[in-house]
Amino acid sequence: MNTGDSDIGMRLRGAGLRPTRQRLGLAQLLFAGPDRHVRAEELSREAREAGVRVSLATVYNTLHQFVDAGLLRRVDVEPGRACFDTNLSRHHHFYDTGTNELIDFDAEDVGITGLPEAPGGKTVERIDLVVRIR
Amino acid sequence: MNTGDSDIGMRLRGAGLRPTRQRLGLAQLLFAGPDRHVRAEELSREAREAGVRVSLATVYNTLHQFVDAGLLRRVDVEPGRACFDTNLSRHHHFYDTGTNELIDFDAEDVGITGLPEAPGGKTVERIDLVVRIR
DNA sequence: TCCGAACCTGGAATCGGTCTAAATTGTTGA
DNA sequence: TCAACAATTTAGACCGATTCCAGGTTCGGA
Repeated sequence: MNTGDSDIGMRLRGAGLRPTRQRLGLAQLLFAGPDRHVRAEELSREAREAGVRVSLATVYNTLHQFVDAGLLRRVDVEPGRACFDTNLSRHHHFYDTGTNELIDFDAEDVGITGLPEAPGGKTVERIDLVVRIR
Repeated sequence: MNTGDSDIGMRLRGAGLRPTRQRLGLAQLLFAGPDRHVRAEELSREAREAGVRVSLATVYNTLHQFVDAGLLRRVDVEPGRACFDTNLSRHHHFYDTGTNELIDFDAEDVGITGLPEAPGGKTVERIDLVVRIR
């Protein structure tokens, strides 16, 4: 039934993060299951319900550390609050402006042509496509 | 030297908005010149510097009314704060993750293929493309 | 086992933004 | 013209999301 605590432990160590009780608990909630989108408040509540004692400040810290470590991707579409996405594959999003729901779709089949060059000799980090639906 | 107060006055009236001193002043700052991106705090400061007396609450109200009236477009790429864009033509954005700067580029030349259908029979409202550069 | 660094914590503080209730201003019909 | 009423503006309180801080806890190596 275990989804690989030690795997996550290894990934955390690799990123220079100690596999603490709090981080392992949050990682379990985030990664044991299908890909998901989650906000800090929500994860905090889930942790409480799952009996993982962790402060809200730590939830925020951990989410940011996971993003920096490449375990999580941050999505900014909703004004005023951040959403974290466990899907690390190349993908884009549908954003339902009525329900504020995010839905992933694979980027492999998507072709984008005619993009101008990045100005000022900058390099392209990533291309985010958000399809707003209603 | 006047860039068309009465034009704006007409557009406001058309949208059911009275052309008040505050709204005309803010419209002048927004539309007299090339297209621009602006945030509420920034516009509030500009108004103060230009001698247009207007409260921060009114700046927020006015920006939202202008968006509803189709005079402005709202852009959400930066976490936790809204940006307003006077460019109403079909276009997308470069987003410089180092400087938080937004740069427009025309959408006419851009082609996007292979998009899946909107889930749940929803209709596509708009497609936002953000090219993150560094 | 011991120690220093990394970590976690509650609570205060901050930030962008919204709400409220009262004062002001624009518009209109007599 | 002007009273009357609705739309608008305002200061300041309030809000949710997030970050900061200072002190206590835990981890991991020597």
